[in-house]
Amino acid sequence: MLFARRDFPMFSPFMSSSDRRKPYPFDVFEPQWQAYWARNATFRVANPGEPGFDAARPKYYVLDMFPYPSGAGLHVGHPEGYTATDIIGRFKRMNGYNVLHPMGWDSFGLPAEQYAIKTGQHPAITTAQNVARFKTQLQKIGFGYDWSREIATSKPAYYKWTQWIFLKLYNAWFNPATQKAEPISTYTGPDPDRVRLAYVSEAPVNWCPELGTVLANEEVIDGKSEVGGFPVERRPMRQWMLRITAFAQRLIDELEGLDWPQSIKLLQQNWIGRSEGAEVHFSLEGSDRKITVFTTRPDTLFGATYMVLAPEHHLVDEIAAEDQWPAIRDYRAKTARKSDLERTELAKEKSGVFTGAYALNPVNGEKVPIWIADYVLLGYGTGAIMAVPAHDERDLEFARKFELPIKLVVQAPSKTLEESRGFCDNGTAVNSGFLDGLPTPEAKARIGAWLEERGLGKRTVNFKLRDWLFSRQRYWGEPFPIVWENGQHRAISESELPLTSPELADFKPTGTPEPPLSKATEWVRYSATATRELNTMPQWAGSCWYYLRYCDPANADRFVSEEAERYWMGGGKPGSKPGGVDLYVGGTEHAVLHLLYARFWHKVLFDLGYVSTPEPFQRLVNQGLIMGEDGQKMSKSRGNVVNPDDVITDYGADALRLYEMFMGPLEQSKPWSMTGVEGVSRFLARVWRLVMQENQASEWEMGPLSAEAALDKAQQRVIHATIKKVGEDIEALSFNTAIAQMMVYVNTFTAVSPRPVAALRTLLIVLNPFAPHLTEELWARLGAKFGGFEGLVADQPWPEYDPALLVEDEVEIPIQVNGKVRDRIVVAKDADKAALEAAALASPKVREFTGGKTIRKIVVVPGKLVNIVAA
RNA sequence: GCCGAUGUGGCGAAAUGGCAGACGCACCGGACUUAAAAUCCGUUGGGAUUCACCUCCCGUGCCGGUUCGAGUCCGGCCAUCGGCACCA
Repeated sequence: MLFARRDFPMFSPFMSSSDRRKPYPFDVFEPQWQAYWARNATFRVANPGEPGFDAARPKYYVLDMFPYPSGAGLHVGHPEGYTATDIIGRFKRMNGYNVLHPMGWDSFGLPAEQYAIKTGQHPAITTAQNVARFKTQLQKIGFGYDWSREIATSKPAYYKWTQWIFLKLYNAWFNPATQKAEPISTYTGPDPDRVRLAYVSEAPVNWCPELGTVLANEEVIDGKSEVGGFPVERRPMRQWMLRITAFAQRLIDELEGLDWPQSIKLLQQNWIGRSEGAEVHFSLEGSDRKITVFTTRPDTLFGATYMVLAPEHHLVDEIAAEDQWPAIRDYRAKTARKSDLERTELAKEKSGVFTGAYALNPVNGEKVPIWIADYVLLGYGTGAIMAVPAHDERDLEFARKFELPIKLVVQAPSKTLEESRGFCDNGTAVNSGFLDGLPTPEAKARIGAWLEERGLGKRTVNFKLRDWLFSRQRYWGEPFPIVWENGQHRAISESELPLTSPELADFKPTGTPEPPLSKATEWVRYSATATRELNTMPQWAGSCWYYLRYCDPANADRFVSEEAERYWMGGGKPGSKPGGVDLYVGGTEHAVLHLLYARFWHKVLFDLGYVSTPEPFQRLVNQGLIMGEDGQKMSKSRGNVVNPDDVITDYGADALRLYEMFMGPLEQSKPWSMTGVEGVSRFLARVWRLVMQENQASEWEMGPLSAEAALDKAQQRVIHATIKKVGEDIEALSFNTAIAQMMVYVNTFTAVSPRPVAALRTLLIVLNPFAPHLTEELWARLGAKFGGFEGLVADQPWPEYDPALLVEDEVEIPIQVNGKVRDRIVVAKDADKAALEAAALASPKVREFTGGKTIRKIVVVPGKLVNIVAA
């Protein structure tokens, strides 16, 4: 290993005098170590079957949410999660794991394209520039990524497989009998196009005129686009959809086994929005048509006094009375014109129009009027409701406004019937015929059975989740591997992949629903009779499976080899954990977007036998937001954005890393503080000066060190307590307390001269995952003079601690009287109860407080405290 | 409205039900220096009392409970932040 030393940075250029102001010469050695790691591919990890692969080691897959390479460059929020995973990755490496820790670029999609439009350059060029910039920035922080696995979703070699997965979706259906995705060939029904997981639908979609594209429900927030915050309106368009709703139940059920934050699980659960209830058929007066409604409260059927259809409901055309048509037409037009934003803003005031038609309540034959109102949504349930104004807030509001009858059918516990008006919880059925006297849950069961027996309805489950609108009218995205002929779509063959985007000088959105790809007249024509699909896939497509590609990024024959997938994703071992990425760190903003979409795709691939685990991400951790120094969210307009490059220039990469971790718990949001950065920078300088000192010529030279110095008990205790605590804290992702412990360590040995080399050695190892540059530099310098510093710190095994050295011979025990500390005594660490009790009672101060009182009880916790209860 | 998270010094924060405030920032004092910066050492939750380094009282958003003992557990509120929001 010695011959390799020549290669080490410490032997290259000297510091110039202008560097003397730096607390330690990080600006010299940090870039040198980064170059060293890159040159030697230090963090490269071999796949099974490759040279250098060590099958004896366990695997650990630690993943970051890869960034959009936007024009703005990195901000300090990125390195927070990235530093956490880097520490874990380096730590696991030192503990003998094969660590997969990759990085790549989510380089397709709106942000990249908008930046390109803004700067007037082709997105391929701006994306390449942005990627180069992001990569430089990340490398300046010294992350131990295996850069040989770098991927970019916008590269044909990558998106070939995104398109390939789309074809798998297109050629699959969800078999309700098996509750699994299966090849479309197992479908025996009449029209396969009606059950494909990727299908075309003509439906009202979220159209954003400003962005010139449609958006998924998940991308619309408060009626505005998630990107840019532009208004979104509904308009019917022909679009590609993915049948994520088929997996709704499994997406809920299979959350259970995941080690995810409870809040994210709930967010997904609520977004999927399962609700149990019943469908009830109402027959129409004077017609043989039926209206089917969905309700979660079939037990209130006797209280249904009117019905409401969504304004767009197709039955309206058939049932509306002649004289009501003008009003209905008018109301429908008004509803259609409203954007989602207006519709939610006006949510307070109920509106609607009577259709002139009546339905018959199946339970008692009563005539109930049928209205239309925009508070009933076409897309949920059946687009029709039975209104029970007595026990539903919205129905009550509506009934009051339009003076519709209100019939009380549920009595609230310990209230009169009249007081039960507007009561929406569980109570007792009244005025409900054969349901009278039943508590709500039993009434629900009874009426459900009753309806089913008579064919008047059935118990059913509904989800809020909608199918995923999967096409975008953009240039910078994956083209669909689909062609159209005679109004019919069909897949192109896998051998034609990747289907690359056409070269386009003008790639801007057309401003109409016509996608920009329509401008590529040559490309569009597939054959004499067939044309290509013009839409592109959304941003999320590439990020739905990138974690799989990292396992085998250069594979030209398969999206990931079976062997690599099984090894890194870790499934298939009976009795083991469910498998998947071992640790995934990222922000909460993807709770119902990327994280839901990726789970969906993964399940499809799992069902079809392409991956070995049902879930992609075993353990998920959300890092908190980093706020500006003013406590506000960082934003350009507020001028409180911190650029990591500046921090590195002034304090170094190690200080940036350390501060990001020392700020507070990873999951919490917290404000940035430059004086805080200075604090950790001072700490790192103290570590530097444990080894180095400045001579008269202001040059750094080795300080007084001793290889022989014996460590006293207190020093040994600090060393071993630190090994223990830092190791445990890293596992628990409590990086801030790990750093605090290392500060204690450094404070202890700052006071010691000459410095015991053994203590320095251990410190460099435990500090290495946090401050890799500084520790490698000092390690190399110590290695030039002392033994035991061979190779890289990063390659050292994590030290073991000796529990025997952790315990003190004597401990100070607080003595409480009635729960208040009155004295402290020093006793042997293993003093037993009797000895402690005697010592406590002997204390003069204790006597002072117990004098004249009766001692009722003495609580003794050996090694902890004594509490005397006196009265 | 519903769901979730969070409330501890001047600030970021620590505390298996067992000495509240580790560690860092800031502040103040001391050493070194012609001086400053840097560095090193030390004080710092609030209040009362004292010549004092002694001693006492109060203190983890608020109210109550469990316990020998509560920042931590239980019940009820309040505030801030985040998500969902006419989902029948």
